[in-house]
Amino acid sequence: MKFTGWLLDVYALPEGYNPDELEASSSPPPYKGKPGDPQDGAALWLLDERDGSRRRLWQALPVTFHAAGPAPRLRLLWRYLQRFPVSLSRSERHELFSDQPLTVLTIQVARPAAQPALFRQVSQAFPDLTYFDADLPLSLRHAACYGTFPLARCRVEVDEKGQVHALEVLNSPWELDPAAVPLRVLSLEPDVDPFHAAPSHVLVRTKDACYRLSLQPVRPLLVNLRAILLRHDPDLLLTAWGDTWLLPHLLELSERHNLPLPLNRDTDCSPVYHQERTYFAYGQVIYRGQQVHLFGRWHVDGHNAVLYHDYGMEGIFELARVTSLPVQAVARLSPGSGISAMQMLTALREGVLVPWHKQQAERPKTAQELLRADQGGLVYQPVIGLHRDVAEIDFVSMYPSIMARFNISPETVKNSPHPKFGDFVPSAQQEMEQGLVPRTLQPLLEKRIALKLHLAELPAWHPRRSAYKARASAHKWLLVTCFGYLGYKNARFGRIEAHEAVTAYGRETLLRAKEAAEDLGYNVLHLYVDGMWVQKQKAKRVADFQPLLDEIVTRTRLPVALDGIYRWVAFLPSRMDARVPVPNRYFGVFQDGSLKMRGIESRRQDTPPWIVQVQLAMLDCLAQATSIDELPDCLPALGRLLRKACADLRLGRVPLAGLLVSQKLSRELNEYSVPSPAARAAAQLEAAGKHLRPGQCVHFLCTIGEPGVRAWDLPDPPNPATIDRDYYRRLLLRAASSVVEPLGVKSIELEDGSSYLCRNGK
DNA sequence: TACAGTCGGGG
DNA sequence: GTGTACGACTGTA
Repeated sequence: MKFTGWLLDVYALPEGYNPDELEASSSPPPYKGKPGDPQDGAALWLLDERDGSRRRLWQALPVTFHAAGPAPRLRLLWRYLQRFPVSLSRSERHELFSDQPLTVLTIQVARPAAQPALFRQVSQAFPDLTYFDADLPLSLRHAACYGTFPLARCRVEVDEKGQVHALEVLNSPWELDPAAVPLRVLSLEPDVDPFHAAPSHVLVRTKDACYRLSLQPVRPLLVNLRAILLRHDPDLLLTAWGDTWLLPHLLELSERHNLPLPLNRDTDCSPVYHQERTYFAYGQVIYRGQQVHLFGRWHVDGHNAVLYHDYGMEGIFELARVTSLPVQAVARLSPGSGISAMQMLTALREGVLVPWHKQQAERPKTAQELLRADQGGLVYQPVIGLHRDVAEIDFVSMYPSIMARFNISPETVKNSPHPKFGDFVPSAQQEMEQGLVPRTLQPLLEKRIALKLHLAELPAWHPRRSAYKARASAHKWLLVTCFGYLGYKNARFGRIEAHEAVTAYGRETLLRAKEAAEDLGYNVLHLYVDGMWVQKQKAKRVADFQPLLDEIVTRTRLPVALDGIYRWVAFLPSRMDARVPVPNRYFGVFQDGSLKMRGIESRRQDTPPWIVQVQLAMLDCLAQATSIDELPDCLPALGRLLRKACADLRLGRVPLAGLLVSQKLSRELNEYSVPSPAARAAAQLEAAGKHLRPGQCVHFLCTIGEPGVRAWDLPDPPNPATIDRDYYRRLLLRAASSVVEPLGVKSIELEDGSSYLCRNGK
């Protein structure tokens, strides 16, 4: 039988599904394999295009990995492996960093689910050997063999037992407009945040129905939910707190009451829990709650999905398509692992060995490493104050573009301790075969640019805009993290010299852009890593800056874009010292009236929402002015806004939720030498039995007296009388002064609760 | 004034 | 199933 459908998922049935056949360690069962047993391959879920049925198929997918090392040790490993159900061979393979082929012992396992355990065992018995292709997600192996990716349109040939004998992919992840897949979505969420209060109901929504099920009594809840799941049979279960509360809770109820709840579509396995964890990345501690993964159906928890708020399901599907990682995995992964997966896929397809990703323990940097500390991006000190006729010009995806344009990849950079722009002869670099990283990046860069072009052509009201935006945004994150991965010592394809080469090119590029601007008579106000602020008298239109854009492209050979022309832009001074500019504290209004701001209070995650609201209202007021000359006329209105806000605060008219500070815990509570306000709030929660891990957020109010804070998620409601109004007033004035500072307002004075703005100290 | 702790930033 | 380094800023002693 042949049919066409969309590929939803590829996985190995989990270990333990048929345990008597999986343990190869003690007594080696002679492995024969039973034709027709899905365990001996990968399970594939397809959405049949003809009748919309969801089918679980299976396909043989032998898994191959390699070991390299001294010949005697490899012979020993050969002998060791003979008691396992594997086939062994010797082969020559290509390693990324070496021109010489490498002799490896190739180990093939017929049963994908058994490979991780086998590899664990082998690597423990032979820790001195080097391993390749040993720890790859199954979906990547499938993608490398067949060109598949989640939601790919596939034509399959299947026998009556559901075994796939041929598979052909009919589309590409690089298509701009993939046909919509008729997925069924069911959303499931508790009526309140379960960490703040005890939920009483679950809200269930499908495309055309909505139910409100009471959590008590349990029996009808489970029976109804079961009926809804069976009737609707969703492909995607979209939940709120489903990972951290709802699904574990429901599964526990189902277990306790012995009432089955078919959250999985694949009846051969049970949902799998992934432990919560805390790790260090992006210069901070990150907490990832526990996860519940389903089989035959995706579960995505909007509160536990990375960047879900940025790009939603559309972005998650896009990430899955281009990375070939399963939908459930990409939803919770950082984009760093997405780009890493793409590099592995490139390597797999081209027969380049993928090094095993050992969990290396953190070691302190040596003095030498500290000395060579990467110089990073070029940052200037802006000209403090308010400016007119300014355009912001940004390089488009600067670092990835540099990698692609100048062919910077771990295996192409020279082994130079301090690479600078001059060290590289661009033509020589480009004459080398295109490196693995640029090869991986090229189609991503092209697709992102195509998406943005498409977006620019669509009118604002167009219904497809949001999907394009989400997808462009997902691509942006892949590109951004790609650069970081080059310099990350634990990355499989990372190399610090490549990282430094990229930043060196970046600095040189920006300097060339600055020279171009100055040569053409523009005044350069500021430079920041990949952006430039230039000024020219009376320049108000795109055409006034087009010659400069063209010149920059000619001189740097990298794409630039006009981010916008400002009606006015203000670069703020340091709060510590008003004479010192800071590189990333500014705001301005573009000619279309839209605001751009960086570094001020509203951009900070820990600023209370009410303060953000007032500051944005003040900025909005400034955005109403059509020119820089009208800005002083806004002062009275700003004063009114501020006085109103002060009065609201004094009279208790500000909802408490608006005063919440949210901060992240950076360590365990007993590790604080000086407990921060966040730590003191967390201690209150701890006392109430709610333990927070490092990386989790604490929400708290600032209160009078000791300990000065009051955690939000405590059982009883906070007392409004204890709010530290004076503290919030200081926060408010601080945020307000950021806005009015460029207008020459040097101080904000308050008399018996009313405030007025003093210009130039008067 | 020193130091410990927190956040940004890419669109 | 993982980015890093660093500077600005605030709160506290």
